[in-house]
Amino acid sequence: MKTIFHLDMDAFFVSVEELLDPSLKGKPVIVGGQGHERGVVSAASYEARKFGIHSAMPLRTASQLCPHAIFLDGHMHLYREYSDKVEAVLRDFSPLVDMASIDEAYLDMTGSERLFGPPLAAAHKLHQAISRSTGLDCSIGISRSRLVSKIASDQAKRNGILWVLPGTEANWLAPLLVKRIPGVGKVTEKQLAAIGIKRIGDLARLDERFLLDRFGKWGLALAGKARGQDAGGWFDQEIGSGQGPKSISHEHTFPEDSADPQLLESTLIHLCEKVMKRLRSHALLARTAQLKLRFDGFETITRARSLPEHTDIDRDIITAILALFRENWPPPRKVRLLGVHVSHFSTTIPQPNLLTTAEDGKWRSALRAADRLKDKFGDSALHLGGALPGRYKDRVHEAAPKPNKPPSS
DNA sequence: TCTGGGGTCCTAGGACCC
DNA sequence: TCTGGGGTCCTAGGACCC
Repeated sequence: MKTIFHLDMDAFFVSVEELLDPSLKGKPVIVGGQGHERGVVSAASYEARKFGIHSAMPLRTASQLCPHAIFLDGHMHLYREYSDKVEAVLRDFSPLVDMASIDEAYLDMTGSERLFGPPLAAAHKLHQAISRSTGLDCSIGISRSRLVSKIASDQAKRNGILWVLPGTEANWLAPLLVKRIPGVGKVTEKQLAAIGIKRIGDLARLDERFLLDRFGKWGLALAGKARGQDAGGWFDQEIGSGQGPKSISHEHTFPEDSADPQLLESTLIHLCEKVMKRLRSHALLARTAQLKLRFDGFETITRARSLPEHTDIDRDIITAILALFRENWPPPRKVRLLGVHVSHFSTTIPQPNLLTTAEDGKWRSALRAADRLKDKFGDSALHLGGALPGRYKDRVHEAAPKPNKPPSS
């Protein structure tokens, strides 16, 4: 039988900000941007939550609900540092750790009793170790499954520990609302409500056939989850079997919608460079490039293209992304957001062939040198040769007045 | 209220192949 | 001609999570 811990940092971003500036403690603090900006709340202090503010809420809404709240842009690199500290502590307790996000993790603590004692004692030690190392509060859920531990850590908030004893899972889950189940969001919640299912217990009583017919594969997983099992998809994977990323992306929402081709294309190039730098830092190559376009009015499209070979060279992705953009942007339609996304990774550089040029090797070493400089002096420190926005200028002007070309078939 | 950014997984249709 | 049955790859979109 397994013993799974789920550890979740309490109000993580806000708590790190409070370490930096203790005068923030006890005040309504919102991390994510300024109250008048486009954007949403990343994290809200418990004080701010009393005003009905929660993450994912538009900043402008938050500032109306609580005009005297303190709005902070946040320090992402610092949160990452603290996240690394948390991970280091976790690895002292178990070799099987999955960082599920920047502020939460699963630990497989099976068989750790000789080292740390029974689950509650071990959790207490872990809690103290996190506090000592970071000065931050966290909550810990314990059970036989990832799913129940995750829900338990949520119920344990804040700064608490909760152990759901083996065999009591279904009973413990039964009175909770279905939206406590990770994966059940607004849409599924509404669909379930429409057939009279409000609580996890209601869900557990349903016939599996019925759920399969009604919700497909997801319905079957739901039936298992209602009973506390790690059924289906991500939850089924062994802790510690974590692999590299499956996709890497960057996107940017403009402060104001724009139809300026030069601004749009240079933004795309910059996004491509950031994506490819991260790709190389993982020693990966990608084969599919995807453009994301969000227009005024929030209508959003994605357009993808797979390349003949895997690549880690900026030029290849920039070429594909700009082509997709020119085929799919109907000027003068205003653009709200641009995104660049790469996927279908490989770890090996393709053999030289008809498609690769002698240039590729030079590009590759030049890009690696550039990456090191960017690490040292910042992202905007330099742009390399062909990736320089200026070089694309002529074609920007060329492309600008043209009407939208349909995708070539 | 006017909606970020970085991810994962799933579905579904069409192309293409045997 | 009134229409197979898989299997896989590609693309687009959407739900969901933090």
